[in-house]
Amino acid sequence: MQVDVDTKPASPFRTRAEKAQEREQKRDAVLTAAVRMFNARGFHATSLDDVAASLGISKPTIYHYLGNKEQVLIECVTRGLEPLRIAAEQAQSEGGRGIDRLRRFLIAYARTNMDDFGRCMVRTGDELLSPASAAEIRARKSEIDKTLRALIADGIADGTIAPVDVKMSAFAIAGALNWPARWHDPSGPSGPQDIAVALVDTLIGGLAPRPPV
Amino acid sequence: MQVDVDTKPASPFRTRAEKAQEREQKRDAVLTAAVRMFNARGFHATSLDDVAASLGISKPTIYHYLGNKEQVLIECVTRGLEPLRIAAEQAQSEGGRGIDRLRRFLIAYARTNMDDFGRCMVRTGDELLSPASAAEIRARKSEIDKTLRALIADGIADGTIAPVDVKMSAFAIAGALNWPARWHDPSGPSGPQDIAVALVDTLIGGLAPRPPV
DNA sequence: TAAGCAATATACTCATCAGTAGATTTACGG
DNA sequence: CCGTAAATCTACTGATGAGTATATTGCTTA
Repeated sequence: MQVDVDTKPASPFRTRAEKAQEREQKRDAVLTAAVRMFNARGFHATSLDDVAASLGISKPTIYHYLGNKEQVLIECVTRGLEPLRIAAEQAQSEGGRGIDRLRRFLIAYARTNMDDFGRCMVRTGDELLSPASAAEIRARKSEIDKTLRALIADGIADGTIAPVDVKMSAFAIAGALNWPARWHDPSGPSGPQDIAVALVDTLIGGLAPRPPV
Repeated sequence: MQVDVDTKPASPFRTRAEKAQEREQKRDAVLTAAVRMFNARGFHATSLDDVAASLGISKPTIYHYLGNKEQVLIECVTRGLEPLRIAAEQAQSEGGRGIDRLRRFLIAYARTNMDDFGRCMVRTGDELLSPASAAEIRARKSEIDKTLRALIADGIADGTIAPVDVKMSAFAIAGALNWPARWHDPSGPSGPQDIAVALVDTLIGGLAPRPPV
C-alpha cells in the first residue's frame, strides 16, 4: 500500500489498489467495446458474444464485470450523461451574462454528444430499457433539461436573450445538438469542437438577418 | 366496373377495383398497426406475431401482404418520407422570398415528423436496415436535405436570410425538427401545428435579442 | 366444372442469443 | 499450506421470433 502506483514498473505482485484499478480498466474496456458496437449496429443487433469476441474474452467474463446486458447499456448511458451533469452543475454555479453561460454550456453539451458514450446516451430511448431504468435515466436527462431551461430563463431575465418561449427553445436546442449523435463521423473533416460552435452560433443568431448595429 | 365504389352499399360481390382497394386497405391496416408498435417498443422489440395479433390475424397474412419484416419497415419509412418529398417539390416550385418559402417548408417538415409514419422515418437509422435498403433510404433523405440547403441558399441570395453556414444551419434545423419524433406526445396539450410553428420561429429568430426596428 | 389464384390459417423449423451451471486456475490471507 | 474468493473458461438451457410448408376455402375464368 506504500507503493507509488504511477511510477513503479509492473511487478507480478499487485497491491489491492492496483487490482482495483485493473478491474476498473477491464470494465472500461468492456464498456468501450460495447458502446462502439451499440453505436455501429444498434443495441439489439449487438450480442454480448460479439462484444466479448472483439476483446478476445468470453461472454461470462462480461457478466462477471457487469451483470447483464441492460446493465452494460445503462453504464454506457450513465457515462454519456456524466459530462453533461458536470457541465450543468458548473454552468449553474458560475456568474456572467446569461447568454454567455448558456453558450458555454451548449458547446460542452454538443461536444459530449459526439463522443462514443454521448452518442449512445442520445440514441438510447426508453424503449430499450426496463421501465425502472428508463425512468431513472429519464429523470437524469430531465435534470439536464431543467438546467437548460433555467439558463435560458436567466438570459431572458438579464436581457441577454430574447424573450423566447423557454420550453420550445429548449427543445429546439436539444434537438439540434443531439442530432450529431446520428450523423457525426469522427473520421470526417470537422471535429466536434468546430461543429459544436457552428451549431450553437446558428441557434443563437437565428436565420433571419440582423440589422447592422 | 361500372359501379360507383363510393356510393353503393356493400354487396357480397366485389368488382376487381373494389378488391384491389380492399387489399390496399388491409395493407394499410397492417402498416399502421406495425408503425405504432415500432414507435412504441422499437423495431427489434416488435414481433410480427404481435402485430398480427393486434389485428386479429396471423403472421403469414402479413407475409402475404408485405413479404418480410424489413419490407414492413421500409414501407413505413417510405410513407413517412413521402410528405416530405412532396413538400420539398412544392417549396422548390413556388416563388416568393427565400425565408418565406423556407418557413413554409420547415413547418410542413416539422408537422409530418410528428405523425406515426414520420416518427418512424426519423427514428429508423441505417443500422435497422440491410445495406442496400439503408442506402436507398439515405439517398431519399439526402434529397430532402438538398432541398433544405437550397432553400437556405436562396434566402441568403435574396437577402432574407443571414449569411449563415448553409450546411451547419441545415443540420441544426433538421435536428431541431426531427427531435419531436422522440418526445412529442400526441395526447399532450400542444398539437403538431403549434409545436412546428414554435420550433421554426425559434430557429428563424435565434436566441439573441434583436434591436427594435 | 376443373384449374388456378387469392386469402388465410395451423403448425412447424431453425437460428440466435441472453443468461447459467459448473469446472478450473490463480492469488491472498490467515 | 489450506480455504476462500476472484477471474475466467467451456458447454450448456430456454426463449423468442423470423420465416416456411402446407392445408383450406372460395372466387374467377376458360
